[in-house]
Amino acid sequence: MAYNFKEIEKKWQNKWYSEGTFFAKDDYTMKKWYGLIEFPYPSGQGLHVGHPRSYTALDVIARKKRMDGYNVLFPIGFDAFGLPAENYAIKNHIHPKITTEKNIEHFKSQLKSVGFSFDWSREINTTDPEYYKWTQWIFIQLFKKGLAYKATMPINFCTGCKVGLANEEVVNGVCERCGSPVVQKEKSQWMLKITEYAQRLIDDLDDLDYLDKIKAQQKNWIGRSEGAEVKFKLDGLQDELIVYTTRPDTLFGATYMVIAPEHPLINKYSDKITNLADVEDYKQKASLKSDFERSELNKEKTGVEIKGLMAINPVNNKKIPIWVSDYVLISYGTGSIMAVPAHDTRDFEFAKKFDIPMVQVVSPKNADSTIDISQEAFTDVEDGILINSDFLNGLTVKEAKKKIIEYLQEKGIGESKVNYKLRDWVFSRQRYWGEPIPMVYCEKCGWVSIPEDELPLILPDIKDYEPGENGESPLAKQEEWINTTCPHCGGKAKRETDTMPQWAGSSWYYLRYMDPHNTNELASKEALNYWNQVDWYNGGMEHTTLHLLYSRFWHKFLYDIGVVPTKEPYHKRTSHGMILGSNGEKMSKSKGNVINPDEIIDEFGADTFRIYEMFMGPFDQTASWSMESIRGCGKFLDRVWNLQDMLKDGDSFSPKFEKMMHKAIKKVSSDIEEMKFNTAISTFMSMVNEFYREKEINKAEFKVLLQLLNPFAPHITEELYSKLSDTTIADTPWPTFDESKTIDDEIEIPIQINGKLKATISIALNSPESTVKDIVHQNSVIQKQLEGKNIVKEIYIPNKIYNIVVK
RNA sequence: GCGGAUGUGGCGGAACUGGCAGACGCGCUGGUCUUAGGAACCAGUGCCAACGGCGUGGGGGUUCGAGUCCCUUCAUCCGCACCA
Repeated sequence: MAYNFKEIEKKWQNKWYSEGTFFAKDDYTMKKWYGLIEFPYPSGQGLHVGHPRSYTALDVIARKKRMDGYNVLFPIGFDAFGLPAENYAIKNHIHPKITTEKNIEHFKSQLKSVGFSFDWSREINTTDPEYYKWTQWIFIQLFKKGLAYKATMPINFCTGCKVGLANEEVVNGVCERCGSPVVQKEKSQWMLKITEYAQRLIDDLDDLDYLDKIKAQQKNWIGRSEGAEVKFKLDGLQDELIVYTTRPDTLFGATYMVIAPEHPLINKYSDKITNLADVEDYKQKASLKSDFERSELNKEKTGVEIKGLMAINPVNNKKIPIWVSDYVLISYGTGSIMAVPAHDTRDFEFAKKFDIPMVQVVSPKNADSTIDISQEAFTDVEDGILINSDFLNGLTVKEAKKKIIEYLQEKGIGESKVNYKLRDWVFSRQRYWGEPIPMVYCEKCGWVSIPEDELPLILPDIKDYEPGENGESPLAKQEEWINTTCPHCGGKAKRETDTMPQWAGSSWYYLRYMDPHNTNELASKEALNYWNQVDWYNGGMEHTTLHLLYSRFWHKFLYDIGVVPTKEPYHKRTSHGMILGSNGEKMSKSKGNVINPDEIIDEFGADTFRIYEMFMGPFDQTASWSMESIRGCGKFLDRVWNLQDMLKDGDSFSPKFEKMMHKAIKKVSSDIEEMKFNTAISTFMSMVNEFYREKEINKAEFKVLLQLLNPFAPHITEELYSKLSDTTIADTPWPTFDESKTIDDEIEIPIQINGKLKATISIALNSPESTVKDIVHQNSVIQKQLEGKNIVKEIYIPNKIYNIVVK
């Protein structure tokens, strides 16, 4: 008989939400645990089945932690600024504030229907002025410390809509909406100096409990490399071209230089360049390409030789040509490189295409591995010996790097240099629906931050969401808002009209949860000291580079100015896999494979939905939705429900189930901590199967089963438990196990002959080897197998396996 | 091109430091009960020329023993800023 989940789930949810069952306590003497999920963007489509995967996982852990006696903070909020609301407003002339409010209400009711144990009293919303007041406050602190600055950076500009576009909105070089070509347009923008924290962002990973793959991705993104800057004199000029290279050892093999199309050298010496038209033409073409496009063009190298200018290789004084090509990026290193085609794949391809000579300067140490430099670049660093390199000849690559840097430093033509791939954070958006940047520009004083007591700087209500001229923010049209006075000199000044990116609000939200209603500070010292650090943060892999890095950067900054007591925001970081449609493809409206959580809950109930999301596969891997499998989870809960019919009295485990119970407590406890939710659930299923086999279960066993299952399926378990006890499961301590009762005293071990399984025998745990040997040799199957064969060796791994090697 | 991952029955997946491959679930087959079943319960279910043999993407290797370790190769997914 199926249980009435609709009635039961509603009943318990009403109780939880009206009584504040899961509110974190303000008792700062208790041991605490802070679990965090990435707060959702409240999109118009409502909750995606992917959200509850992460939320249920941490809900399971949070519920267990409460039973373990922790004061648990498990908060929720909404990251509500962003593009879709704004684009919707442009199309339908509805204020983003209204749609955002509506979407949040929808999300809230959906989240509540899944029965998450969030602390709803601490709900935050990044678009709330009381919240973004502090986002703006942090920006001002960054500005005061010189970490926010203005720089000219290109934006994607749609030539049709005359709007700045996000990378996402540029598809194949054209505007996603109108199909017009997108060009790069220079614009003065606010930048945040995250690069100043690059080394700390790498070093401090060591003390964190992040998944290794997450640490690897962060490190790779920051991309520290050690190399050298080398100065190349320009032939006949007093000027020089500085390059960054990680392979200074190959300096003798540098046969040409390449500069980025945006490199200032071109303008500076335009009068010397004899093919200026060609160069300018190339530059123009490159500017039409988005970053994305430029990176796509990996098949075919393009470039133009800059005629009239030559560089001089400082170690051998040879004149080498200078090329311009977009495979060199102005944003990395010095925007120019020395090209060593014999030992770099990209340089090789380029040289090959334009028929530029190559000089091999490294040869394989291992004489067997012959290398043909005319076929491919030799890039192996480990196995290389320098040749054709004067005083470096005979050295290994490693030795040569050291020696050449010493030489360069001595001669004043270069120095060792650490470089990072990481670039400063472009913080301006030419958009309406974001936090206003609290800055004004005064002709006399330059950029000045607004006084902190004037925060929040409220985003003005507007009617026209269309962007301003030339890709300006819609705010640029708000004359009365823009014109203000300078906080410094009192003279005329203009407000910044760009807004902050969506990353801003999400860079510090975990701090606000600690003390969400504080009007004096972003959070009180007491709250910050007590909640300290997020103990466990789960989110998607797609946020492990940008969001995670940005918020670590802000946190470190806040630590530096004495606002927070910890160097790092998140102690532990895990990630969940995506949920795909049943066809194995990403869920999307156009593919028609979207699963609506409301419909699933309506048909199967929240508990079944939760169990299924946790059972569908390993938590950290992608999984495809399956309607058939979710039915099986519903069936499992029906079987749990029907266990009541077999209920017997008993205040302690009966002997036949005692071992199973202790093992289950152990297994489920560790599985939850390790996020192996799918195997925890399979343990429950096996237990239930066992009770059915014996057609009985006593009260003690049933209670423990319900307690263990409660974090996964909180409604049905509370309902069943309420029939056995006056307390709720949420108020009971997590069950404990006795290690000695998880060990079997009789075990089965396999017997192999030459590594092939032939039989299994049953022995007492820890039997002496001689006893086991006797039992093995008495086994009839084994005797038969051994007939006429010579035993070479017998291997016994205690309590594991017995293997006989024969000839 | 770079970075991160993943390949195990018809399907989703399990297997602690190398030690009985396929737990658990879906599906399928048979049975019980039933007016009926897309319900419930019970049993079976990796493959094959089945007393035996073969099996964890392919090919090598290490080992008494490999899904697990090493080399090599193929395929798929995700992210990206050609990172010198």
